[in-house]
Amino acid sequence: MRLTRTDPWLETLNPKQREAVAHAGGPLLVVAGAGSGKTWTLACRVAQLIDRGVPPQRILLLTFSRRAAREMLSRAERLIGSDRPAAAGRVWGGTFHAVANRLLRLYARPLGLSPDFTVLDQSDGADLMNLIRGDLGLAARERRFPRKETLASIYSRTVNAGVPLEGVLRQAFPWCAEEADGIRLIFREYTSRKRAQRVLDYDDLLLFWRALAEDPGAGPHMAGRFDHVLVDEYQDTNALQADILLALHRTVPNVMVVGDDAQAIYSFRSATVRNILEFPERFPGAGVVKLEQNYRSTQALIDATNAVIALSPQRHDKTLWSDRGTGSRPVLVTCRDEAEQCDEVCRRVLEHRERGVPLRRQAVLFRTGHHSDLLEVELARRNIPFVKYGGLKFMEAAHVKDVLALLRVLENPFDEVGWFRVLQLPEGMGPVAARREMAALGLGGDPSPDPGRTPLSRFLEGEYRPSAVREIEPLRQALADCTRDDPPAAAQIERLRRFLEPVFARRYEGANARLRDLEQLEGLAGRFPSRSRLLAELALDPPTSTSDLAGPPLLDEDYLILSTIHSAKGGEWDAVHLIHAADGMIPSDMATGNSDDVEEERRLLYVALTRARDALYVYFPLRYYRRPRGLDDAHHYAQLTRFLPPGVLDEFDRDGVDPAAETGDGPPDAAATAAASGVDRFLSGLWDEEPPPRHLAVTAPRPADWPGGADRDARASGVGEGDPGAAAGGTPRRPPRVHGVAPPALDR
DNA sequence: AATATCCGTATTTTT
DNA sequence: TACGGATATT
Repeated sequence: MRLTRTDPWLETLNPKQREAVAHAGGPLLVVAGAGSGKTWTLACRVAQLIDRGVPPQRILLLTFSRRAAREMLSRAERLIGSDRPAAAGRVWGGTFHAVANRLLRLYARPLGLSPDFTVLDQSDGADLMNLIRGDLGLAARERRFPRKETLASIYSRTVNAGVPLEGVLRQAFPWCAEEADGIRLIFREYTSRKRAQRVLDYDDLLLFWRALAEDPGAGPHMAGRFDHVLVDEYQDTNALQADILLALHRTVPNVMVVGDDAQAIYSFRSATVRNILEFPERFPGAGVVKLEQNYRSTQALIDATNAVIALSPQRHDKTLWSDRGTGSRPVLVTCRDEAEQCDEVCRRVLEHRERGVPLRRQAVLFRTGHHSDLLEVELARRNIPFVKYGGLKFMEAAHVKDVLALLRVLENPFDEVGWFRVLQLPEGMGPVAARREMAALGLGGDPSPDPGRTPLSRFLEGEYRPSAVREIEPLRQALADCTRDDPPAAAQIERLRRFLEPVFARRYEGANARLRDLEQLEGLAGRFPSRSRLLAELALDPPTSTSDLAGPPLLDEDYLILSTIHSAKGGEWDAVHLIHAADGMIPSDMATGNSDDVEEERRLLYVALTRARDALYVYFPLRYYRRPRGLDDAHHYAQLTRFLPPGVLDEFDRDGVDPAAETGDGPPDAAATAAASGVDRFLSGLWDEEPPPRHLAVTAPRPADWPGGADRDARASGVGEGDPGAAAGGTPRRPPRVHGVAPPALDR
């Protein structure tokens, strides 16, 4: 391809980037180191293609999240000449799953699918497994059978890695190997029920897309829609996704993938770096471009991150460098404990803000969602606004599932998981009654093929009504109202909410907070043209941040970013604060089983550290006031993460307390703490009934006016479960504003 | 058969 | 700690 314009932005590219952007045709692998302008390069590539006359709808851009696609396309949009307004909006962009969802509805017929299929998310899939496990009588036996979540992940791993069940069990779930027969039985039934119910789970979306792509008739037709396929974050794709790409490539010569094997962090989802490493063999004639200049970070930070990844035994064949200047070295901040870690983070965050770095240009990163719990309380106390990405369990909350089940049953009357939940909403209806009712509605076995008589219509006609169950009638009316005249999704939620009000009041504590979550959902629904689009969207691109739910107004404000490392992928911030850099946190002690897992944790740390542009702080609390594993010790000393050994630490400045002084002879307060815990242990030894307190009082006192004071209610709000800082109603966990707006009140 | 209560255990990351 | 599973109670 020839560059057709000499737009100024072309000159912003370095020779390697330009090579990638201008690549003439055929497969291309771009190995893009952290911060090497990958997103920018992809955006330029898209813009360049459109400028050259490729119709935007003939470009397929596959990313790891919808957010990433949006980001890239909006950048491309700004590059494209103004004579083509909104051209980038017509690019096919999204995750593999979201694109599959779209394509499969177009090509449902040749695949033998119903175009109206609904999508089962991971926990729905697990619920279906559970339903089947009950039906097959595998639940109540002597030996314990794998839990539904385990079943779901065994299944998913088998499918995505393309490895036979036996192998998966042996490698990843050895403790379930004896149950292989039962598992096989469940999987068989699981598959046939999904088909009968017209539902697809995440894995099905990929499986059917692959089947479509490999189909001699429909495959080329589907692939023929596209002239270019671009894949971002290719290191985090799995075997199934590679197959899809390969099949597309039979028809589409122009396949470009971008990735970095040093940033592979999704092997738990069966992703494999082999996709990148073997790309040149699997796509013969592929060009390879390596982007090694880092535009993000200062050299001092790059020296540190290079040192971290250099210890990886795998070969990462890149040397990153920067011309942004030396900058200041990263800082390892040793803290006495978690509380001090919170103080240190807050202090440094505010310091940077004073120096002109707004909160939103700063991020606090951590390994798992709950690692930020204490910090969230402290931020709230100090009136520092924040938004949290990842770890949000909005979709997992029981009350949210309740409404979604209702919507799903309306959308797809054959959805067994949905019905099972819906039918247990009325008072007096439990699992047994629900199963009986489902049988009466024609669910569970082969659903009736007669389109005029769905389980929904049968239910609405009221063939069967257990007289003892009073609330079945309100349920029927609510569902009926939602089918009459096909009201918009938001109106349906409003109607369902009225039905759910007494149900929630009876079932949940903090029912009002949960009802307010439904109002949030109602607001969200208003942005979608149909119920089916809303459901697909929620399944494929669930709200990932507290702000996703709150809507646009918040975006004008300044707020600190809190994020899991996984959710931070692709992001960059002027100042990055990584907390809990202790062994057991990173690497997570759940991932220290085999060396592959540990290596992935190392890359995870690498990803976290490489998000920083100018300033990087790594915080390490010496002492944790919680029981590590059922031991009676009220605190224990942590080790610095094994990924920052002395050689690597040479690249860091040090701050905070002196670890030797803390753990050794110790200053008075450490001694006092140790003594206190010793006394507690002694006392508890005397009566031996009450275990010693789990926490010595280290958490910041919680102001009475902050909703987190009502602990139980905060938990019951469902959002950010168990998190005292959680505001009601799914709104961002936002502390009272600096300017004095009161926090949302939680009902008691 | 449903609901209340108690106990043990697993405990991450996301489409 | 919070959830699932098991047991006790209505």
